[in-house]
Amino acid sequence: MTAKAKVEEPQALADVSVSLWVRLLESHNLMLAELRRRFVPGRGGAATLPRFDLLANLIREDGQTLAALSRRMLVTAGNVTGLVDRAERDGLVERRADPEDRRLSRVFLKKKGRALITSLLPRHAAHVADLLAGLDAKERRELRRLLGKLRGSFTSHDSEAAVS
Amino acid sequence: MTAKAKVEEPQALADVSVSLWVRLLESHNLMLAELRRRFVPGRGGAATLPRFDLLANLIREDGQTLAALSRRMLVTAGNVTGLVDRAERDGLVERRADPEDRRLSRVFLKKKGRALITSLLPRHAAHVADLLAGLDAKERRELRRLLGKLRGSFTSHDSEAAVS
DNA sequence: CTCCGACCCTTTACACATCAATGATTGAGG
DNA sequence: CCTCAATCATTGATGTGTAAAGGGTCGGAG
Repeated sequence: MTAKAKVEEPQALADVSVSLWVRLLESHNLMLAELRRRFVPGRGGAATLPRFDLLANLIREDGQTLAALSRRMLVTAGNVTGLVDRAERDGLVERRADPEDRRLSRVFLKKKGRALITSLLPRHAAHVADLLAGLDAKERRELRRLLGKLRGSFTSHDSEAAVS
Repeated sequence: MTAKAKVEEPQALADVSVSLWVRLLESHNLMLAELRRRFVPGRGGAATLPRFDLLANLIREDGQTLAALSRRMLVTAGNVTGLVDRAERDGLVERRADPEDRRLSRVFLKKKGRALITSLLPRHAAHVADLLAGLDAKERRELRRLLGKLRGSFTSHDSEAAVS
């Protein structure tokens, strides 16, 4: 009731925004939980999602430094240290010193790690596609576009914040 | 150009889906990081986001059981135990035994916890609205709608999965 | 050359999250 | 009454995440 499209009051704007944020959080959490459920317990090659992310980054470009992985995965350097520690312990990757810059430690896929991520990637894609089946193709494209714009608004926002 | 709505190839569908999922993940992570950055260091009353979530649930309905909180917050019961432990340690909430069912432990806000969440809620809403300012009102409504539909498709999906 | 800021990685302490196992309690049926 | 399945909360082991401090290395300014 009442005329539509009147000037939005700050309160209403905040409410819609918080509701949007809650839905983003819940979609993320539910999807993550469902992916985990389909992934981990399945015998054969299993991997946690952060480990999957690490390996997927390495198959795209092998021999990245920890700092590069930290930036791409949007996590802290300390986190990557632990992630690589455990993956190395399990024989999936190995650190190699950079001969030119002794600060750097580069991470390389080992045979076992390459085999694992190769087998996981298509399964992962199929699961994701299946989980998004609740939206039709047009909605998926639109959602993808809006999320892309949202993400973009952050990265630019961040650089501004870093400068100011 | 080209006729629209041709049959999508599975590969393309998966690619769009994975890209959508990556954007959802990144939007979530970036927004979470920015919220954390604005929240925690700010002096006065600070709280981590899970703690914020706990308190926000309690102010909506005080005296919930741990199991109810677990369901609402989409986390495991064991996690809620620790969350409440720490909040109780810090004097924000307290456990009280349910007189009718000795299995239950109900969580109540203490004065300090109520004051904290009351002061945090409007700040949180303002930050969220600010972070979504990269989208115009129409886009926010559409994004909110699509995320709602996506989330809904999970919960129904879950019940099916539980049955099958 | 020497200093010094910048960068890279690690470590520590802590919070959060899962899963699986456990003990306590309840309620329903036999 | 008694058993037994279901529910609730906790615990322990492990993984993931942050922030902050610290040590090693590099490269440029003096």
